[in-house]
Amino acid sequence: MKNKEVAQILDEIAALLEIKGENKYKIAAYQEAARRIENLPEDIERLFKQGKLYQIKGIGESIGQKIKEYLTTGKVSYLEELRKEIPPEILELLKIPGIGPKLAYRLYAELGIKDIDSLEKAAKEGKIRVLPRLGPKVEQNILEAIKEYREKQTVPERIPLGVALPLTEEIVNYLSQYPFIENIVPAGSLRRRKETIGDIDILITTSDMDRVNQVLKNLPILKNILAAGPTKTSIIVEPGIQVDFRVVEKSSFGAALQYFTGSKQHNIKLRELAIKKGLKINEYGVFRISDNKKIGGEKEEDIYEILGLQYIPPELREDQGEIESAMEGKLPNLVEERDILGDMHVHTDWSDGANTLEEMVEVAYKLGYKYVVISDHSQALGVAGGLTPEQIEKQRLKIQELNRKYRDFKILHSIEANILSDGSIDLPEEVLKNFDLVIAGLHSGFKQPKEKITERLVSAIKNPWVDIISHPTGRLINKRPAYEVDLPTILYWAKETGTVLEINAQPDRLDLCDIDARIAREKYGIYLSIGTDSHDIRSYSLIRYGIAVARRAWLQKEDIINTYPWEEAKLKLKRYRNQK
DNA sequence: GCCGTTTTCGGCCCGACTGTTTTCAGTCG
Repeated sequence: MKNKEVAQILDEIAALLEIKGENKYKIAAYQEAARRIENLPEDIERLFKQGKLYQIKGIGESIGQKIKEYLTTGKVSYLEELRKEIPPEILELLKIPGIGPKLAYRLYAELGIKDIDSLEKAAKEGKIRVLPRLGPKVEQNILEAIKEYREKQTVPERIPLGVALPLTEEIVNYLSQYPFIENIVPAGSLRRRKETIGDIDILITTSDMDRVNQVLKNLPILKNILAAGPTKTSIIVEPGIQVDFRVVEKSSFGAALQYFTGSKQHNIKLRELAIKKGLKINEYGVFRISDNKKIGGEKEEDIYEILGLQYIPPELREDQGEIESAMEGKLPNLVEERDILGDMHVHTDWSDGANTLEEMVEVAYKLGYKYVVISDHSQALGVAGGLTPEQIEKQRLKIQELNRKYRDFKILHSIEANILSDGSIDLPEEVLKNFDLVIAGLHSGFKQPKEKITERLVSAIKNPWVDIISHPTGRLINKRPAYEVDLPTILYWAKETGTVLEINAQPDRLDLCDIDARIAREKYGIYLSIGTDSHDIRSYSLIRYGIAVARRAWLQKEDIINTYPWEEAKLKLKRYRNQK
């Protein structure tokens, strides 16, 4: 997939045009096209080859030509020209908060500044304050911003949802105890459950911001305060994460929540829609343009209702077709945590889990599940104490025995088998066929070339005893990119063979990711499974991250196999279908 | 540069805050 590359190129063009002081709508058009392509639920190259490039919204004659040039020659001559005009190093200046394109260009043109070091030098020497419309305050702010920028360099860019969500809940719970805080709700990308978060936004209604600020100053995990005003307070909390608190009137709570939840593109779309209806939306409410009368905004649902839309769940608000669907009343009925009847991927201390089989089973039962899939590692994964055929047979008998103890609950015997470097599975067929189901995944040879990895996965997918592929792309958020794999080929064969793909709920995996999972279901009709990959009893709670991915992927209950009772779920697995 | 159940031309989301200015441009979210 070259979607990301293409998006980056368009973004760079936009940034360079911005510095040049080009028409802002032209710039916006490049940025818009970049966002569209980045979030496109399809391979841009494939679309191009099918001649469907211009079906993508935001891509017209001019941008389309540039994409075409890039996909065929690997270059964009327009961008090369721009780079000659403006050294791309100036783009580095834009990374300093407070420096936008206009200022960056002036600094370059008038002072010859083209990187952060020379910027710092000029600021220290007082060379910036002498320029018209710039003063000492600007210099000081630039120096502080550079200092902070350099400190931040060492910390990973975006915070994984698995870190941000518990932290936010901790803060919200803590603050909820104060009676003068009437309403407190997380907003932003956290509420949309994006896999990583920039900073945490929390919305508050209160009668007394002074006391709220007082409380925030004494927050146990407070590191420092960036700003504390009457409507907005920004702080840094212990792991170095920024939290913005915004205070609004109760009558504007819904509008503010909608606005601060975003995404930006989603909001822009809504506002355009509003204008066509003679309305204006801002964070205070919905207003009639003719007489400026406020007609809604206390509740978030107001905004969608007034625009004649179905209520759009936060996870869908990415301008990926949800507004159009809401208009037609065709939004999906998104899967919920309570729809899940069993965890599809669980380890025990038979391999590298921390808890015993009995403990893992008992907790799954107490959580109200109807079944649990015990899927320890198999022999090739020596470091994880992978099971040999003999151990597997023992475990099978143990599970058989354990199953007699439980009513209305089933322990399913599975394995997370390894796909070896030649694409074979590390257990013989006579062992594989005895499981209730088999999960297989790649745990080695990540550095192999794309063709090889794709081949291995396809070979596993074609294996009649492999029912589910675990963490199909192998990425670890902020740690390791996905291995090189041709996803469309994988999806094609999964569809052909009826193989299920996992949404692994470990917060550093979330694999398949939202975009890929949506493609898998929408374009290929593949079933997904959600498993926590638990290695201890506490990790069962991670299921909510898998649900978050599924919801962002527009998935409904029917799309996920472990929302079905086992007797129905199994009919969707390859081995049972083939037996029919 | 893109787009069209008010348009093939004339629009393109909205507001807060800051620093520099006497009315606003630039930046940010």
